[in-house]
Amino acid sequence: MTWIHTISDIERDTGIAKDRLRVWERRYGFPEPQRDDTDERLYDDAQLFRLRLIKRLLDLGERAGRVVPMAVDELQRRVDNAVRPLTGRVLDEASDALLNDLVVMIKATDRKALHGRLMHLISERGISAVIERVIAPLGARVGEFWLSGQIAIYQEHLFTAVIRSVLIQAMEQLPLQSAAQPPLVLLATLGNERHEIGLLMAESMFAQAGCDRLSLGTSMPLNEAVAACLAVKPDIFALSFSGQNAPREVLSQLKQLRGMLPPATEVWVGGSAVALRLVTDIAIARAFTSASDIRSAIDVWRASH
Amino acid sequence: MTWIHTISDIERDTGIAKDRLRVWERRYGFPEPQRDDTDERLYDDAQLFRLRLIKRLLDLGERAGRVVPMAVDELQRRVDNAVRPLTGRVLDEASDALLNDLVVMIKATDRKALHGRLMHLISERGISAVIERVIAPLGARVGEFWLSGQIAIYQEHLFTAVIRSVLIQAMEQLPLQSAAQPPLVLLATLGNERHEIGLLMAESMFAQAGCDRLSLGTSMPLNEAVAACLAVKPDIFALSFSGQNAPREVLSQLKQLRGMLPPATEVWVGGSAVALRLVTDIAIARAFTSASDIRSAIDVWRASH
DNA sequence: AAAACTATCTTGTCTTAGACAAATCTTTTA
DNA sequence: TAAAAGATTTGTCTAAGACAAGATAGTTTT
Repeated sequence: MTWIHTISDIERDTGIAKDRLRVWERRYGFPEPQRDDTDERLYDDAQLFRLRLIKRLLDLGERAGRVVPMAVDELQRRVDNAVRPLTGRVLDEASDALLNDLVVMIKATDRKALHGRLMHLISERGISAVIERVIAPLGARVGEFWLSGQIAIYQEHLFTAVIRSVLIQAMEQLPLQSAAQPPLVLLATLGNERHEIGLLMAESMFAQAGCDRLSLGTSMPLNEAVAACLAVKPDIFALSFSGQNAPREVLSQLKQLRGMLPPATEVWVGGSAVALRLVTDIAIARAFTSASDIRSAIDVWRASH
Repeated sequence: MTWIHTISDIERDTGIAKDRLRVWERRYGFPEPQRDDTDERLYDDAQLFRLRLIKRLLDLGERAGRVVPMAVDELQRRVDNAVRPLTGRVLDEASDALLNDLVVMIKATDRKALHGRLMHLISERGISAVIERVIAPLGARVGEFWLSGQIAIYQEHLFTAVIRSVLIQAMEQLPLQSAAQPPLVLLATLGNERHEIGLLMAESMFAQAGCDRLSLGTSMPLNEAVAACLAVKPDIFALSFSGQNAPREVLSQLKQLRGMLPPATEVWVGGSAVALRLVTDIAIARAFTSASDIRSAIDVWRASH
């Protein structure tokens, strides 16, 4: 089935504003949608797909004039090149087979099997090992499958729902005495970052390290995040970014944030390596590319307080 | 401190699209913002506040031509009148005092006290009584205080974070054997409904009734919600709406939903009474205005399956 | 009276093309 | 090599007009 989309649909699905779509059409000749009987734009699936690729490359720092007129296969090639070095970490055969199993469950929307398998893995290997070697790479695969259209949005939502449930349950099962020690960690995602899984993984790691924690949830406006942080006065403000964020945007937000927070509050960020490559200045924020680093960083923090 | 806002700020803060703001200015003479040196609109705080009131009345079903030109105090009066009969249920003195206590904690951003007090109440009175007599009315008060500017957005976020943590903890503490029985309930909020508390309260009630449940989280696009529902095949699809939704919009979404789901899947909706007044047709959805009704409805469901 | 149909009005969103500032890239100068 | 200056790119704002879907009011029928 092929669908037809209005300019509002495209704005919602790609995050590209209507004005921007019109000006691209005027300047670069793409997208050039059909018109209905009252001259309103009607986009097709191919245009939507191409616009998704374009948006992805723009978020990675390319410029509109370069990528908007580009052919689909060229766009696809560039996206693959940009993503490969991040997703394609070398995995042993067993891990790879496990991930494939889990992806099959997601595609079959078999939430019970997924939930059961993950809980079993956690009881076997511990929460932090499962986060690092299973849930995080699984999340990356799901993200890629979603981009390439092999997984529907609702399947990603279900995946998120299952992971949320698994991690919350696992956190509650941790030894009780470890639930309220310093440092106090405030967690959030900024802007229109809706990816909850990264946040939950981070929260789980802090929980396992016995930290007192409070999650503000996803999509906090920057101003509000700062206000909340000033009110709660946490020792650490932990932020999660997914690969969908434009690296420049991330860096700019972090700089603003750092300027508005008291120096005593440390800013820790985790998530997709794409966005975090730019965060090289320790004075702005401490970047984590691996979940297990959080554990040792907490130990260091405790030793120095 | 008084602030100045661009048209984009206003769009973000009120949810009124730029085009709509411009056409109101053209047609009704409000808002008539200052201009900067390049003729771009600059709105002030008073205009923002008035626009918030206008948006609220529009969501309640008023028409733009009537309310946009209205003076602030008139707008305020109408909003109060519309909201009073819903919030102002008669409360005994003790309950009122308790709520006041809790509101004070929120205003002081004393999350520990709030968390502790609520957990204590739950262990004393049980989860469903606390939801119905404390958390639900507290949520309504917080919403009203937010509208009138007495509570900042970040305080509302913190409130949500605390409630989330409390309810999840309370759910985990329920007897284990009651965690996986039919009916299977799928939960979500539709559209851009971001209010998580209603969803959590509903989930808690289902949890307490021993239902197998899966929450998709907030802000599911209608199409995706339907797709998820067809994949999971729940017995009940439970939706939560806050008072911020336009009643007409709610009804229209429910009708669409009902048409796309198999008849075997029941649709249950809960939340602000404003939105649910319109849902009188049982064939479309079963509306809940009180949390405790869920419990007995589940009993009825079980008896008939 | 209640229900059904029609006509008028309301209102949000789309359209056009032009303008400009902030950000980024390129070149020149110190 | 680094900083300053200049050129380009690019997103977002502006205007007024058009139109369709929705809401209201008026008319006719049951």
